[in-house]
This record gives sequence, C-alpha cells and structure tokens, in this order.
Amino acid sequence: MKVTIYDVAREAGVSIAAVSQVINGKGKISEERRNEIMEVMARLNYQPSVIASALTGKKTYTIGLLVPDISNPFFAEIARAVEDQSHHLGYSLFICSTDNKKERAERYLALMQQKRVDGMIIGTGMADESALAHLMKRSVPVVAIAREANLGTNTVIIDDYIGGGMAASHLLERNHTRVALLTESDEVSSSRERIRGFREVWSQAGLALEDNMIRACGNDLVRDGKIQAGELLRQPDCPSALFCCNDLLAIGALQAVKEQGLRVPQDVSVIGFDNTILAEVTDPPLTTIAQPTEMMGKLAVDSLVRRLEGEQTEDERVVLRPELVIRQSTAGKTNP
Amino acid sequence: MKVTIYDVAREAGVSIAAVSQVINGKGKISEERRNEIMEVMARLNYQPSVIASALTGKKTYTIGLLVPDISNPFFAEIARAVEDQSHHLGYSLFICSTDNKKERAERYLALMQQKRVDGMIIGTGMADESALAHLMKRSVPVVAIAREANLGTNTVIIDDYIGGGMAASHLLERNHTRVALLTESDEVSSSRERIRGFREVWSQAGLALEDNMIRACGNDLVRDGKIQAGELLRQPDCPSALFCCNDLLAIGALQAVKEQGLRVPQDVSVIGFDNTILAEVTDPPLTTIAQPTEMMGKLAVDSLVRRLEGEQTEDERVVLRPELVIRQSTAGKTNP
DNA sequence: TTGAAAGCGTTACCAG
DNA sequence: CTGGTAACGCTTTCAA
Repeated sequence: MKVTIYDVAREAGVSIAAVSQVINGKGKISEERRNEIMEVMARLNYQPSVIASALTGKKTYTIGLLVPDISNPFFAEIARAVEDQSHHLGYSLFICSTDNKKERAERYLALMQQKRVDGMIIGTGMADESALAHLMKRSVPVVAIAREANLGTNTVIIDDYIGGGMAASHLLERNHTRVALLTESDEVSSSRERIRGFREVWSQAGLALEDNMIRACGNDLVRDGKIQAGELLRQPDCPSALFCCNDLLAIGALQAVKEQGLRVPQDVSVIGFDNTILAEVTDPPLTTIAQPTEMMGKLAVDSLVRRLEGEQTEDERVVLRPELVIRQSTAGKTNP
Repeated sequence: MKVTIYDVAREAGVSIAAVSQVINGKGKISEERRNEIMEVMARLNYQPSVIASALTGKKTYTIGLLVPDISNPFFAEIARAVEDQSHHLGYSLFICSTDNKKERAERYLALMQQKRVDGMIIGTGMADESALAHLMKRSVPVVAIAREANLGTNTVIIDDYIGGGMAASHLLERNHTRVALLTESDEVSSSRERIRGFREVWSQAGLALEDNMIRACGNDLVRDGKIQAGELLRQPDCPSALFCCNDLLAIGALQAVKEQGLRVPQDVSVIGFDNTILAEVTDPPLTTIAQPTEMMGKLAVDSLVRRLEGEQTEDERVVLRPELVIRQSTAGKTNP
C-alpha cells in the first residue's frame, strides 16, 4: 500500500508531527533528526498526499484552465504557456475544452470546485456569465485570458478592438472596398471586439459594411468557415477581401476561395487572426494579427498566483498590443 | 465558507450519513427524505468535496496525461480526444508536457502520484524507463498511447513500423532512390520504429541508406527540421526525397527546400507523419501517414478506465493501422 | 430506515 | 525542540 507519514515516522522512530515539520520546513528540529527523517523519506520513496494536505485547508496547487478547444492551435499554444509558468511556480493544470457550450462550461466549473482547484484561468466565452459569477466569484480566484470578463476578475488580453482595426487598415491600404467578415458565435467577446474595431475603421473610411457580409460560424471552425466563405464568394457582388476572426476560419476561407477557382491573393485577399503556426504554413502564408501567446500565458498565471498567495486586492487588467503580420494572403486590389 | 455535508445535514434535519447516502445513491432512504435532502443540497449549492471523498479511499476521478508537447498539433488532437472520452466517463484530465525530458517527466510523475490520479496515459518517450517503472508500476495503472511501452502496461498505438514502410513504398513507387530521413531524438520509440520500417522496405528494394542521411532533431521540431534538411540539401549528392517522422519536421523541411530555391515536389518530395491539421494546409499540401487520433484517445481512456474499474487483469495491446494520405508534396522523380 | 463513530493522511496548536 | 491530538469533509460499518 501507499506509504504514509506514519510509516515514515515509525521507521524513523519519531512522531508524525516531526515528519510533517520537515516536509514543510517549518518548526524547529535538530539537524540530525531532520537528516534522518529525510533519509527515511527518500528510502521509502514517500510521496506526501496532496489530498490529505488539502483537506486540512492547504492549497491543492492545482489550477484549472478552461478553453474552447485544446486542439485549436491557438489555445494549444496558450495552454503550453500557461502550463510552463504554472509548473514553474509549482502548480499543475487541469484542462477543459468547453466548445463554448454552456453546459460543458458549467459542468467543468462545478468539477473544478469539487476538486478544489486553487484558481482558474478562463479563456472561453460563456453565454451565461451569471453561471460563472454565481459559481465562482465568492470562492475561487479567476483570471480571464484572451477574453473579456464582465466580472471583477483579473484579465490578460490583447486589444481586440485595435486588432480588428489593424486588419481593416491593412485592407484599406490595399484599396479593398468590398469586404466580408467571418466571425465566431456572438458569445465570443474577442470576436465581437475584433468586428467592432474593424467596422469602426472601415466606416471612418466612408465604406459600408452590410450585415449579410458578416457571417457567424459554429464550432467546427475550418468547415464552417469554408461554407460561409463559399456562400459569400458565390454572391453576385463578391467581396475582394475576407477578414476572419481567427486563423482556423481563415483556413476554411482559403479552401473556399480555391474551390471557387479563385486565387489568393490575386482575386481575393484573406486575413486571419492569432498568428498560430498554421499561418506560417498555409498556401499562401497567411497575413494575420498576432497575439503574444507566450507572454499572455505567463502573465495570466503570474496574476493568478499572486492572488492565490494573497498578494493582491484590486482587479488588474493587462492589455497587450496585437501585431499585424503581413505574409502573402493579402494583396492590393487592382481591378475594381 | 464552503458548504459541507454537515451544513446540508443540519439544514435538512438529518444525519450526515443520510446525506452521504443520497449523494452516492446507496443504502435505503425513504423517497421523502431523499427528496428533501436533494432539495437542500440544491438550495445550498452544495458541492461534495472530491478531496475528502478521495481520502476515504475512493477515487479522485482524475487521470494524468503525459505528452511531449501539448502545443504540437498531433498531441493537442490526442489530448482533445482523451479529454472528451475522459469527461464522458466522469474523469478530469491533468496535462503535462515533458519535452521528452527525463527530469520533467519524473517531476510530473511524482506530482501525479501526490495528487492521487487514478491512472495515467503516457504519450511521451522517456530515456530512463526505470523511473516510470519504479514510480508507477506498483501503484497507478498506466496506459501508453502512441508510443511503445517496455513495461507491462496497456498500449494503444499504431503500427509505426508499417507506417515507415508505407512511406518508403510510396517513395519507391515514385522512383526515388536517394532519400534522407528526419527523425526525433533516439528516445522516441515511435520514430525509431518508423525509421526501422522505412529502412526495411528500402533495403529490400536493394537501395542503400547511409547513416549520415538520417538526421535526429531536437525539441524545436520545425526549426531543427529546417536546419537538418538544409544541411542535407546542401550536400553534393542531394536527396530527391525527405521522409520526416512527423508533420512538424516536414514543415521545417518544406521551408528548407524553398530556402534552397528548390521546389516541392518537382525537385524534392517531402513526406510527413501524423496527418495533423498542418498537413492539410501547407504549401503544397503534405503527403503524410495518418494516425487515427480520435480513436486512439478514446481507446486509451476506455482501456484505462476498464482497469481502474477493476475489470481487467492482463495487459492489452491495441495496434491500429496507419494510413497513407497522398497529397501534393510527393511526386515522381523524373531526372535521375 | 437512520444515526453514531471510526477512520483516511496531514496540519497546527499546545503541552511537555 | 518534540510529541499528542484535535480538526478537515466524507464514507462506511454497526447498532439501534
């Protein structure tokens, strides 16, 4: 069976209290005793039970990460960054993919509570914020990553509004006047902001953006992006550029353009968002707006842990700057 | 503070034992009492503590997943599949990226034990299997996924040997005679097998495969793949085809080929492995060997849970078949 | 049916 | 310095 603190104590001929002290480096014990106990722990390959320790009120050193989909490269990169910093600070990570579904999110939220995570990092949109608010606010510290939080939580995010604007400016500079947008579902705050930012710059240039040129896509981003882009391109007054709220949608768009027998970027320009590894390898390489995932992950964890360690009171909000990465999927419009 | 089973009991005017019974659906309680207790639990938003429950000998309903790198799309896809099935069966997931580093793996292994995971799914190579063997064998059930396990564990894997052979056959059919291979570090059993399978088919065709045409790459797969491929291509007797042990390496190879001013597949063919989303979007789309990630994830979890639930004694080994997916990065060699 | 009480592995407080 | 001993929240006999 498992070796417990009792086994160690017995083997070392001391009380469990003594063992507990050396484990936690607290209290006063003679060098001699301490070394002896350490030796026994090593010999028995003793692994202190985090479970039991947590029950007495200590932390579980576990944090929960909620993302829409871990197989989406953007969130996989975020997860890696979060994991590295968590690990660095002594915490492990529960990951949960919600698909932006309310039931899944709620289920996971409850689970995380039952398993006593010390804190949560949330990168998933949720239709009903109240669920989150209700469940979490009073108990577990939360930081939002790559999404807006309507609640009082720490937030690490890029300026999506600016990011959307960057895309618009880039297209404007290339003389596009007829553009369509591919977005995620309404519940995703970052997408909303990107659209809003795009729209702002666009209309300031005196250009119109009809509602039917903005298409929301479901959870199968690549597939839905392709479908929606296809419809858009088959319209009589086909857009010369497509702004996609993330790289996965852009990939779908790329596929649709090719399927229509058109060329990127000569016939239609495509611009993505996130600058995942995908953007580097597509054909043609994708112009996109970059998010600094590594920094975001690190900052989110730092922010959370600071709070867990009781260092902080007010909500903090870190807003990073997105960056336009120009590759070859966007070009100037020549034939108006 | 947290609401405990005592709070519920008091509020409902019963003993904690009664509450425990309704939570676990055991024992006999009158309909009436049961409903009343359920009502109270709901009203108080009671979340039973998995921690406390685990301490009494029950499971934690948590499983640990060790992969080399969660931001590698192949493992991200595996993780998603594992997560879905775990979730479906009522378990949560700890994820850990080891970078195939011994220290990281050992650290994580210890952590998982301390946090009392019910079982582990291991998809990461480890230099020193003894660590794993030593730490795990006697305590936590393990299943290996997408890797060979030298220990007595359940395994879900594809036939990498066959997969390597498929790549070789494909290249042979296209008249390539001079080929180079990009592999991961030696510690990765799947890569070794792929190489072995390739070599077997290759030499049976009477073709040579010099040692310096096989290059091992480090952890930054894309970058190292590019570097190694670059060196290979700059050699006087440059290969006409590159077999890469995974898609990330293949992407590096693609970049190197272009950098040399050569074309894929006209000048050099490139073939990858895994069939991640990357393979669909590269320029040109990548011919690769597919692994059924979704199925593998599901089977691994099923296999583990079956064991956790004590349903099984002997080690089982599931070997799935890889599949060649021909896209446009491979072509027939015309000028010998 | 229902409730009292003994653990589970640790921590922390309090006497020696 | 060191060791007893209550918690911690829940499960599980065992009586009533």
